[in-house]
Amino acid sequence: MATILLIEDEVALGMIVRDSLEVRGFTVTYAVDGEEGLALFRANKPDVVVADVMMPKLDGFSLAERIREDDPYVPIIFLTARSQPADVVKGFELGGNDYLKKPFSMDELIVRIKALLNRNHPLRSADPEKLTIGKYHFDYTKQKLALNGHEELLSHREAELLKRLYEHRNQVLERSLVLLDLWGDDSFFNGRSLDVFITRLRRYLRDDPNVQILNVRGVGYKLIA
Amino acid sequence: MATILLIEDEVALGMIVRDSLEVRGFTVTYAVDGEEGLALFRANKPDVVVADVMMPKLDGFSLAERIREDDPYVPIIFLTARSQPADVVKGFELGGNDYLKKPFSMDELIVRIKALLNRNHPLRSADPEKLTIGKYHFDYTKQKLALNGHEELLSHREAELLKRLYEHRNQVLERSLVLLDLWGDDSFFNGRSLDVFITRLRRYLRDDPNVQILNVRGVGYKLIA
DNA sequence: ATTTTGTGTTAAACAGTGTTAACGCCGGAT
DNA sequence: ATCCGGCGTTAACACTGTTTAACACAAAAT
Repeated sequence: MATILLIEDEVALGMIVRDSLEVRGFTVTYAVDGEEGLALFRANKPDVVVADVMMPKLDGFSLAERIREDDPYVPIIFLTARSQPADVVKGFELGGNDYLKKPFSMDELIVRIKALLNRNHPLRSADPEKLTIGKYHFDYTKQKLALNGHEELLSHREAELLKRLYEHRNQVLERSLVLLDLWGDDSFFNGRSLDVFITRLRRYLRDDPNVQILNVRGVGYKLIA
Repeated sequence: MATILLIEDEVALGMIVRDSLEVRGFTVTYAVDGEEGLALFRANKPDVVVADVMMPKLDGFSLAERIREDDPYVPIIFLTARSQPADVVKGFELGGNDYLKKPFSMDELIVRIKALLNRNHPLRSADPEKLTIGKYHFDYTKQKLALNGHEELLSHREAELLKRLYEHRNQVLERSLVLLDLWGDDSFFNGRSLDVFITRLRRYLRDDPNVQILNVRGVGYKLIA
């Protein structure tokens, strides 16, 4: 049938989930922490990954980032503790990811696994890369932002950032995610750089009052459009 | 909610899909071939089109071309049987937004419909989060609370808290629930933080005496509105 | 009645962010 | 080689949101 990589540091829970999945015909490989999970992922190329978020050595989100380097498509389902702030999780809902709040029922997990398995891979919907943000027209490849007749040419980094904000519009886009993605590392100074870019984007976007970039302190930014 | 135009020549399948969509709250119009579909499109201006590719009279791709003449934006989801890659590419070239291989699961169709509805095209996007609290108008995504002409911009956390109070209005919202959800853990200091936020929300809401946030000692808060 | 616990409120402290401007690097033009 | 302009970074200072502390008070427990 399908192979599933399960990563869960609570062994008791991990065993139960593994057995339940195997009873339903899945082939399961099981790891107890992120590092082992990453190794097993590379060894086995599973069809779906189910990973706890809070784990020793390598947490679920970091693990996901490493997995995405190898494979941008494999579906990842996060298991989050009840005590996980809702915001942190939201950014990961898109892009082949799903999440489940503990405690969850096995049925819920099965449903999600099946839903993700059924999806045929090229899930990228055809984007002509011409996006609409409020009254603005944003051409990502040409890096142009236009309102009425007026057209601004954005720098590459400005365009990349705006695109990511757009892809997460009306949700929180995490600082650390952008920093790792665009800058390659999440450090204090790069963080300040990001702030400067946000200021510039706000300036570009200020002519439509319905478009706003809101800050979520300690987490990231939210583009309202 | 949203209206969907479904075009599928296999009537048995069409009925099933239509019912499933209606159960989930969509308004569905149903056509059995491309010509009828085009007519219904012009008559009803649906938010999303779901069309089979292989149909008598007017196939899905040709239908899409005709629809695009009227409306360059409306999302179109193609249902393809055993599709060759060539078919898929053709569908994208025409500006269709997505495709789905038969057989598909209803969940997968729903997910895609919702994804396409969320790419808000300025005219057809409905505001999801405009709430009324007493005489106040609360826009959750924009984090704005308005009374008469006056408008306050709330912080993210204030907005999240107010939203949760609203969702439980006239019932008790438990402290520990909010603390776990927004703060990630239920400790003494975070508890005091929550108290401070309640004070602030009370201040924001004090201009309508019919709106109140009551305390239930040891349990939580209750929003009266 | 007295103590203990939970909440209301305010303000100070702190860390995160907003903004502007100056700086330095790099590639293209002179 | 030198100058120049564009771009991203760094620095500096102002400002905002959240937490923490402090004190006052109310409700429950003793």
